Amino acid sequence: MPRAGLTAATVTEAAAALVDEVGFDQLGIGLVAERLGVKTPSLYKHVTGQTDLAHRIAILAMNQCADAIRDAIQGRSGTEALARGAQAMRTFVKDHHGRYAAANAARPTGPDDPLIDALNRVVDSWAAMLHGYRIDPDQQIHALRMLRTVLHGYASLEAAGGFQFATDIDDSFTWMIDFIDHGLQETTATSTNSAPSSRAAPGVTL
Amino acid sequence: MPRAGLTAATVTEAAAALVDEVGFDQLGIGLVAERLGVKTPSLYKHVTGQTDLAHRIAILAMNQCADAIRDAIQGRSGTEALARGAQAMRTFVKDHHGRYAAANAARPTGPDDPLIDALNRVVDSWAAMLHGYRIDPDQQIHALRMLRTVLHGYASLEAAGGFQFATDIDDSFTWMIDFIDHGLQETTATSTNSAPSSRAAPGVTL
DNA sequence: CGAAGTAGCTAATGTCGTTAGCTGTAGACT
DNA sequence: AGTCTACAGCTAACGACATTAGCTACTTCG
Repeated sequence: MPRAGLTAATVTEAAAALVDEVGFDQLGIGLVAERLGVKTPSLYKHVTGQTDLAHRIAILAMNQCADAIRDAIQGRSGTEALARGAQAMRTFVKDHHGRYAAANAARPTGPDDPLIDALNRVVDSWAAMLHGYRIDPDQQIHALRMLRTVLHGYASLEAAGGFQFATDIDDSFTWMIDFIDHGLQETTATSTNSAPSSRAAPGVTL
Repeated sequence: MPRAGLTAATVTEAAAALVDEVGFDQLGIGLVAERLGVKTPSLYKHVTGQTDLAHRIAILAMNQCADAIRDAIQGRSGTEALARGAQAMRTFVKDHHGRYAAANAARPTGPDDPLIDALNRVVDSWAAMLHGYRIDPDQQIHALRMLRTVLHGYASLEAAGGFQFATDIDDSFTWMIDFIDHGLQETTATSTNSAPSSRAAPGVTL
């Protein structure tokens, strides 16, 4: 009986692919094992249990999400960065709704949980999308939270099938991003403050 | 051995209260039965199973949510309706995050599922919040979807503990609602169309 | 090539949702 | 009141699934 050559990373990848297909709530050790051609208890050599597995999926998902946004806004700024980053986030969630759900369900287990780094990478990605707008430093945290709210809200609704049978969702999404873009430019205009917009460093507190 | 006098409604209420305390993912038939002073299998006289119970919680939640918003915006319109309705929705979800999670997880089982009516009531509540703004009819659906996205996004993030240790969440929420209010008034200004803004009837397609 | 470490397996346990079948109660009908 | 029917709730049992214990055999390192 030859070995399958599994690692924690292999198992996590397979589980992430699984939940993207069947949904995060359908995650089961047995299904993952079957997909890997291995008996159920074998997985416990690589992950400590189902919660650990879900946690690893979450870390993977957040890192991939951050990568996707980073790649999408390479060198762009302002309106263009916002539009491209938002679309990147949206398509990532659409293609990987299972692992995104895992990420939403996950909570950091401690101060040095790798999940925190992954989450911070995503928050940094969102912050980068706002760089081009010269936002009053006092309002940066609010703008960032709004962006997170909108992106998360739209993504999770679409992933969960919230927008039933509607064919023009794409239009609504771009309309919404436009709406935010205009509003942010307005905000900038009113604030005559031209300080060099030091990068917001939100950390875990978002 | 006297009877407990349970009904489907009683069980649903108890289960909703339970998930608000322990979280929707911790929903268990045994816990609900214990709370009602009854043995586990007895609940199957009132609900067909765990999925049915979750489904009933979802219907209850959406109806209560719609009521809360309706009560909050009684007779108001425009900016004030938006602000009050948004706050009502937010506090409802904060106080009842378990049943709200149940509602998000639920899917209609058929065309005459009572869940659909409940969802439509909520959508109508949101639509009512936008009445005061004379929005171009072509853009009403987009504005409504944006409102839903923002409210749902914020509520679910806050319910799930997404905004870690941040004390100024209230400020961010009102800032965001203000942002949307300004943007909607802008939208109105540009559209010289003064048609009598017939009520958007989104139905299930949101 | 031998020994240590370990990946994967079989067997067994506990929890939990669910079903089957029984019993006593609450309300209806005479 | 007395009886009869409907059914709420119970006990017992089953099945699915996560998890643990302990064994076997493959792989790698010296």
